[in-house]
Amino acid sequence: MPRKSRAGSDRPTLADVAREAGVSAITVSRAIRSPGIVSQKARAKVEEAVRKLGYTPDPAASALASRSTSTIGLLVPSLTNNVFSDVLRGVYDGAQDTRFFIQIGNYRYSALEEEGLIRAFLSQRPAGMIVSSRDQTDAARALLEQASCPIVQIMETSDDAVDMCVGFDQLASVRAGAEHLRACGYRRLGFLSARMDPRARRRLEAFRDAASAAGLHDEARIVTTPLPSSVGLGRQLLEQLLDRAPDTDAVMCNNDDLAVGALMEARARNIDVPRELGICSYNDIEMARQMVPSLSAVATPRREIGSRAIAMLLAEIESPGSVSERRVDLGFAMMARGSTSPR
Amino acid sequence: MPRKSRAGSDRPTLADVAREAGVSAITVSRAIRSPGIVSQKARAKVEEAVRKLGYTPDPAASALASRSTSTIGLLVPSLTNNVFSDVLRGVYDGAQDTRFFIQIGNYRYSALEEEGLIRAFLSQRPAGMIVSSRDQTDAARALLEQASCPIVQIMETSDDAVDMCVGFDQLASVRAGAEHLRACGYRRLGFLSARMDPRARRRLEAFRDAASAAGLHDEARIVTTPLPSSVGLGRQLLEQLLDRAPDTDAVMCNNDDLAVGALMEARARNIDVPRELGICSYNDIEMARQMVPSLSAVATPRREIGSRAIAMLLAEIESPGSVSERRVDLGFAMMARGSTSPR
DNA sequence: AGCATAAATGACAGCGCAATCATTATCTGA
DNA sequence: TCAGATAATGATTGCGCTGTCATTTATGCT
Repeated sequence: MPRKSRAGSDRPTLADVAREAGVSAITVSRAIRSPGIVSQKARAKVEEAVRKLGYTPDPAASALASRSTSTIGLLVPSLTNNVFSDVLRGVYDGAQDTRFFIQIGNYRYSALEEEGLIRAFLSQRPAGMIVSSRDQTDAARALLEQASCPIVQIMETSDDAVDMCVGFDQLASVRAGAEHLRACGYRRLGFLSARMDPRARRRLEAFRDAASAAGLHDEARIVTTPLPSSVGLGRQLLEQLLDRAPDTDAVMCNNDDLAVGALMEARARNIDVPRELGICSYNDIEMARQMVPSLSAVATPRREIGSRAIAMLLAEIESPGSVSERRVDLGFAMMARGSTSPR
Repeated sequence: MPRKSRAGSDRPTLADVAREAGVSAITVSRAIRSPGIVSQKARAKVEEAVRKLGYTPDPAASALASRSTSTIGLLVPSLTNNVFSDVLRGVYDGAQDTRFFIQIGNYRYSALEEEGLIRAFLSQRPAGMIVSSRDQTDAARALLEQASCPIVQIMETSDDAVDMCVGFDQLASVRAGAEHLRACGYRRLGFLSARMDPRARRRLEAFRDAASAAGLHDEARIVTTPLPSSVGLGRQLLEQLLDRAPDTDAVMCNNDDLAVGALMEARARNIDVPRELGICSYNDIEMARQMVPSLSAVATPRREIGSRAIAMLLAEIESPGSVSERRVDLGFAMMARGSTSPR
């Protein structure tokens, strides 16, 4: 029962509006794009005609003629990961009420897919791009470097950014977590991590360094898996850790899902948190804070990263070269809560 | 330190490729879009030239000439809500390896914003649209009805769909939850709900009906708030419920965040779940299943909705009128777990 | 009033591609 | 072998808009 008419769209064009308003097409174009440079009178006539005909500009024609679009590309490695849904929200909120559209690409933690998406996005002549990693393939990085639009790399602050970047010091943030556990008096520190993408790997490395520096490093207490993160996986990883090293007295988790899972597993085993086992989470989504006991966590500025990134991009699109602070560090915070305690 | 070259993009065009390959422009166009209708020889020459020049088609020019794009619009009321991030994933997975792009619009539970987004999206001549509600404004609905592309409404099965729809019976799903609690022997049923959008409201109504039918309705046990849902809010709502009606013996939550919050609040108060208080969740995201005790829940097919919606859309775009099942009910499932038990 | 300047408007071409129709090469079977 | 088909290719045109430059009209100043 096909029922929609696939009517050949005969929507009004600029020329139609121009005829209706008794001005030229280009004046209509200007009245719409930069009302300031058109006389009061002409503008009023155009507005009236637009309303009467129900005119909407054709973005494709505009893009072709002007060689630029109002699309902003946003590349993320995952859509389900809470981290990126927060970033996304920041970006969307910042793009609200502007003429720009956000187009999301999900490269599923695959650098190759990322490269393909970068290529595809750039071929659209986007107004700007936000990319979530600094771990592109060489080809992808070259594409970004040649791109004729501003680009923001998010999540990490790095010195070799393609254009601009906003994030925080991932390594320092993990060190802060490890240091917190040490300061609480925990001495046999474990580390749980899923999905070993480059960023997770760097954080693990930072943990190793921090633990080593404190004389608390024990490789047997580091449990990782390439599987995507989930609460259930957090339970499994803690199980593995306790099988392997039952005397572990605290565990740092590479994200909140794992930490919540670890907390649940501890509860299922009647392990007292924080007395018998300290748990430190990473990212600090709302859920983690609301657990019982509340999870201590390294809080990361996910939403702020999104909103700052889009703000920088919009400013740079507006007037190229105007953004002076091209490398922004938003920092992080160690939130000490009930899942860890001084002993 | 502005440093990106804003080079005037002088990328190769179809004509350049044609010259390089020694064929006409239109042959290049065909070799790329429908290789089947071009001779082996010509195709090979074109492919070689494309590779050599690094040609990528300009989507704007294509859109203008063909009067259609490869964009699929997806309108959701929220980006953070787990429900929609699952839907999103289904949609993106289904669009993978097709020529289509997904463009997300977030209307933040505002019908007016939704209308604006529908207008903006349709002006782009999308290949198709997926919209998340059946509660559009009249103007928005009219726009959708006049649209010249296929449209899928998701989340609910309804008889008055604009074009196609895929979802499940929201009312029956809530009834199943209420019935589960009743069957377990709980008799003083509460209901927690946040963000009273139209869908949440309908579900609350369904709960009232079901409870009434079973002789278990007590308006004092229904606690709602317009605030956006969160785990913390779940804790607060349970607190309010127990203040108001301490003898409540089971609670149905309108989503998983609230249910997890309720579970945590119960734990903080040393209320035994499921013996003293049964908790039934709604949606059944992974986290809910991994709680201790594991949350009983009405499982909704969120990801399947996304993948089915995109599949229907793609089929209909490919050959209009080919989709015969234009109203798809994916059902739901009552998952009985540890947070409720027969008594 | 007269000139210089700025503000406002318009004519025209072309962005890169695909639809349309016309043409040429290739194949089929009696 | 040749008509009659089909497959493969091409020339032309225009999609709807904006950049460019030319032109007209308004404004300020002496």
